[in-house]
Amino acid sequence: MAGALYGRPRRGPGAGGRGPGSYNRPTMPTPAPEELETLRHSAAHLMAAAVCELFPGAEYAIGPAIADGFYYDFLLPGDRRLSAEDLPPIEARMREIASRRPAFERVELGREEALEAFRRSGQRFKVEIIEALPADERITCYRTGDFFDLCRGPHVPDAGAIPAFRLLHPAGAYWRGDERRPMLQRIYGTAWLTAAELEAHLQRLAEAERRDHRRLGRELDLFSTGEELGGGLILWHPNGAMVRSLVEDHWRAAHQAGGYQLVYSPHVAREQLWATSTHLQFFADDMYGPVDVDGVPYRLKPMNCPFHILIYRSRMRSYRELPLRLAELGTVYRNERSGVLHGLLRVRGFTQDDAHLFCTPEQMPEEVRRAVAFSREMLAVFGFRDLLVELSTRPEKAAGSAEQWAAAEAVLRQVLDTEGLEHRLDPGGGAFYGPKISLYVRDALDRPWQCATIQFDFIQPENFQLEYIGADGTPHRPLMVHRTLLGSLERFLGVLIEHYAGAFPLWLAPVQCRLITVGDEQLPYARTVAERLRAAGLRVDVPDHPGERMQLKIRQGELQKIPYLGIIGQREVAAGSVSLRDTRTKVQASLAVEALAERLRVEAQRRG
RNA sequence: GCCCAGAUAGCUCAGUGGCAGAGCACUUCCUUGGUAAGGAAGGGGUCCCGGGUUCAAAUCCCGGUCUGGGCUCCA
Repeated sequence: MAGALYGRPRRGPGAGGRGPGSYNRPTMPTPAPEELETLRHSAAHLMAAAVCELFPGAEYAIGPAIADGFYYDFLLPGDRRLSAEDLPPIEARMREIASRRPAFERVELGREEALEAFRRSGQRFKVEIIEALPADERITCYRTGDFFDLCRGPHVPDAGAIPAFRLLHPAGAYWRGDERRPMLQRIYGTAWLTAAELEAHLQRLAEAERRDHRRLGRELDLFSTGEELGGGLILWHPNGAMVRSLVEDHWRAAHQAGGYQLVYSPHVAREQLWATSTHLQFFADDMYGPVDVDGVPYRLKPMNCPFHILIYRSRMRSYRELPLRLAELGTVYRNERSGVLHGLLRVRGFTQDDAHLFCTPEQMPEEVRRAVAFSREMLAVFGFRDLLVELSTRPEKAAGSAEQWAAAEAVLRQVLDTEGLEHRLDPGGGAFYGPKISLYVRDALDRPWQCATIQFDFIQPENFQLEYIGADGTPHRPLMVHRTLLGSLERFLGVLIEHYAGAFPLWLAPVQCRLITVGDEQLPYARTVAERLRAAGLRVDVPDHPGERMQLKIRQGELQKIPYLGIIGQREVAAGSVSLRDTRTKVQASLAVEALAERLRVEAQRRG
């Protein structure tokens, strides 16, 4: 049960409620400087002013500055919905208003006065906001031309002082984020101090689009999804399966070297097991319905922990065999709501790189420290060294005693100190069964992604009555920690694809070197070179469609982001060499076959 | 789940009541070429699925599925 967050994309720390795409595509967590924030908030006002002019009677809700931009939520007359075509006229009206340079005029009102003003203009959301403010709070409003809004400020001097902005896209958003309340029309925009910065930001958005793992997944023939298959399910094609299996091979080897024992567990289990683990009680909405097996209900597994617990409990355990570390690449199924599915990043069937640590209380600090250090090593292999760390503490509703929580949180804090990791607090963000550490990687575009979580669990050892016999000969209850390093393989591969923009480092490339002949006569030689390289453990292919021109094959190799292309013509056959083209640097070099094999073999060893 | 948008050849997309299209890809033939697209011909369609309106539906209407942008949920 713990570890339910495994495999789910989460906002990066500090990215809460951020701009476009913040949920699945978290943006930079660093707060915008105040100047930009003011500018963006003023741009939101300007947009609201334009919307109110174009849609008389529009009600406006909230319009904050967010990372990289701003938004404003509206309820339009006649419950009008917005589509992308509505944006250009709104943006045009904004520019028109801005050209008149109306000032942002600050107005202070008494509470009753303000309530009266917004009641009169039919702004029920503003009335609700004011009613929720403390009675003694001074109410400030800003007037911009005809647009009057409740607002703390500050603002730029006038609406002409917003140098560069662009509306991006409309979206639906519930009032106060509550799905029982009205659905409002949100418009996202971005605003910057200079046109150059705006342009750079739009370039970044285009770059993120270019790196979209769904696009690259199709272009590089890595994986597919589809209507016939069903939402949230992934088919791994040979290229993607190769990358995944390389990641898995590394993962298994590292775990075996790191004192873990690998296990396997089935995809379904009797419903009664999920009752014991209390998943049926607390996680039922995410689980698929029962399957009848000889009159007994079974369920697809949403998590691996009950299985690992059964392995632990399969016989009497002595303190001498603790800590016990059981690890599995375990495929789980969760009934994610259709609207949240997203490529590889949010799916219904995924493989967690899961492990459960069972240990004595005395062993716990060292176990957690090892897990954190192990996570860092694992992520560094993929080039992720700059991590964001978050410590999630006791929520309001929590199982376990206050002492248990305090002790566990102290252990986590101590470990972060020992490891020299600066962290950010996520107060009340722990699961109800225990606190956790989350590690976020930052990808090539500096976007944070939650990968590793290390999470205490106070209740499963109770649910399953786990025991070990201590040195004193009496039974004790072990402590249990869930941990994952990559999150889920699906999501991690999605992150890797975007991080590398599809150009995998040599050790992960599905094809490491393609041998391209200038004419068909060189094919036999090319095949012997391929065999030599394969003998060195390299993944090599030789396209042999007769009559295909070298230029075309080079282009295809470039588009497929194959790291090395080896060109072979008469000269190379005569010299026993290969003309090597590095598709990343475009550098060309002529190498003897043995030198080529050695060079690629050495590079393919490199990680991180 | 909710709001909005979309679904037409393997891919990217045009077509908006009246003969189903383009580029790329694919097949065949010609071309044997030295570092990012040689030429020609050809094949390829349940216009997402189901229902309705109409003389006639890819096109209009209703329902569903999937996809995308958001929101929400996230033990």
